[in-house]
Amino acid sequence: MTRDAAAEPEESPPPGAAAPPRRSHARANRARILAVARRELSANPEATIDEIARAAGVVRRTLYAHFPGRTALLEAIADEAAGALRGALEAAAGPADPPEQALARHTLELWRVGDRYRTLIALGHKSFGDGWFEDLTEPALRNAVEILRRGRAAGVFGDHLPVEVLASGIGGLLLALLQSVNAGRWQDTGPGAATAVLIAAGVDPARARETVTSLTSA
Amino acid sequence: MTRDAAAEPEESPPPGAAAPPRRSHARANRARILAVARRELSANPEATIDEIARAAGVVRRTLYAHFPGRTALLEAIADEAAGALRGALEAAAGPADPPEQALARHTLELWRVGDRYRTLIALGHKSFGDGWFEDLTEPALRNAVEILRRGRAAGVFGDHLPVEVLASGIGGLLLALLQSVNAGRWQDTGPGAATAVLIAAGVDPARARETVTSLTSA
DNA sequence: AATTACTTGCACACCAATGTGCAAGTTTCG
DNA sequence: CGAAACTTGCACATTGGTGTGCAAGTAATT
Repeated sequence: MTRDAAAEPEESPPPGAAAPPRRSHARANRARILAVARRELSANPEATIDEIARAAGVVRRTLYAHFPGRTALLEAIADEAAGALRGALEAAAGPADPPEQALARHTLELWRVGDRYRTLIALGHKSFGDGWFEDLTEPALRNAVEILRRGRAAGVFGDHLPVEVLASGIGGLLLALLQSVNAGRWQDTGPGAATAVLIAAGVDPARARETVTSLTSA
Repeated sequence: MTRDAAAEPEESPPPGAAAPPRRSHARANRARILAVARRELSANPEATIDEIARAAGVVRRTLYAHFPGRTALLEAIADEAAGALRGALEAAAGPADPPEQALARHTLELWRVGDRYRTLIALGHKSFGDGWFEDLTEPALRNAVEILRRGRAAGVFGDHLPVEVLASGIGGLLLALLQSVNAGRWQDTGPGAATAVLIAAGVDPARARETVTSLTSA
């Protein structure tokens, strides 16, 4: 169960979506459907509308009362996820940290929205037009690349890979770690992942640990 | 275009598959379908039979002449991939290398069957029963875990993550690197990836490079 | 308590993909 | 060359998921 449901201002008229529910129970339903759908779809992007509805404890017909169609549901989820991701990136783009700290912060911040990130990846290239996915996902990469470039110039990170490649490699690593947590193989609130990322970027393990510690204990 | 098509002994009677073609052109067709299907399916696991057939320059009906159904085609691909993967792992399981070399060799060997590995992942949990995917994929993980455990005992690798987690993390990293190559962002025949993996495992960059060099120049 | 908002349970139309049957072609091998 | 092996192009049945209409239920807000 994902217990977020932070009271959002409720986007007014995203044209195409059904009118926002007025009765409380209905609102709750809508939210629950959304949450369950996210969980279900990151596990299996091809989950049936029916499966999702059932998993949310509703009948298919009811889901259609909230979302005009599969696409609408997907869009709702994707939008939310994209928003969260964007937020995380902004939060990470703090003042001019030294590169190591920047990368650590980047990871930490991304980790917090891990489930949305995962969802976005799972939804992936399919479900929508071509550039769509890249537009949402690349900002994260871009940021990583930026940091790596900066750090490499300062001789902080390894130069064993082209920055773009390293960045996407780090993305893959991060995703796998996220999966480990999701599978219950591991518990981590971020520091572990951040350390791993720094190390993968070529930072000395001891120093990586220090950097992360200094950030998380602050 | 994947130009492999090494003349294989032609598996005799895998019960369920249509009788092997007798006419040369037919054989070629079958092989091409298989190759194209692999390419197509790793890009998009939900590719239609029709899409695959067309991409292979054949009509749908013809594909069915070679493979009784979608499942059969998938199985053929998966089997081939699984075989390649198994082979790679055996090749990697050389004599008792020191852990670093073992991990490097493991990566190098896996890299050579990268496209099959990718395919296997892309086919993923879907398409077949539950345990199926794990049975084929876990050997690689298992091997990695084994090596990591050994190396950690010797103090060669970092202990920033539980071995299982590190192993799967490395898997993710490897996959992302594979993707980079596949997307044309990068060229590498293995050494680069192996180095990156070693570094991610906590080996000192300089030493990682040496290890890999010693293996690839041999 | 009455109204109104939602939910549910069918039934149905629709579509895209799968898998088959059959009657032509076309090619390859003996 | 001629038979057998393949390919092709329909046509057709089947299936599984989607999306909609409507009538009857249940619950929340006034």
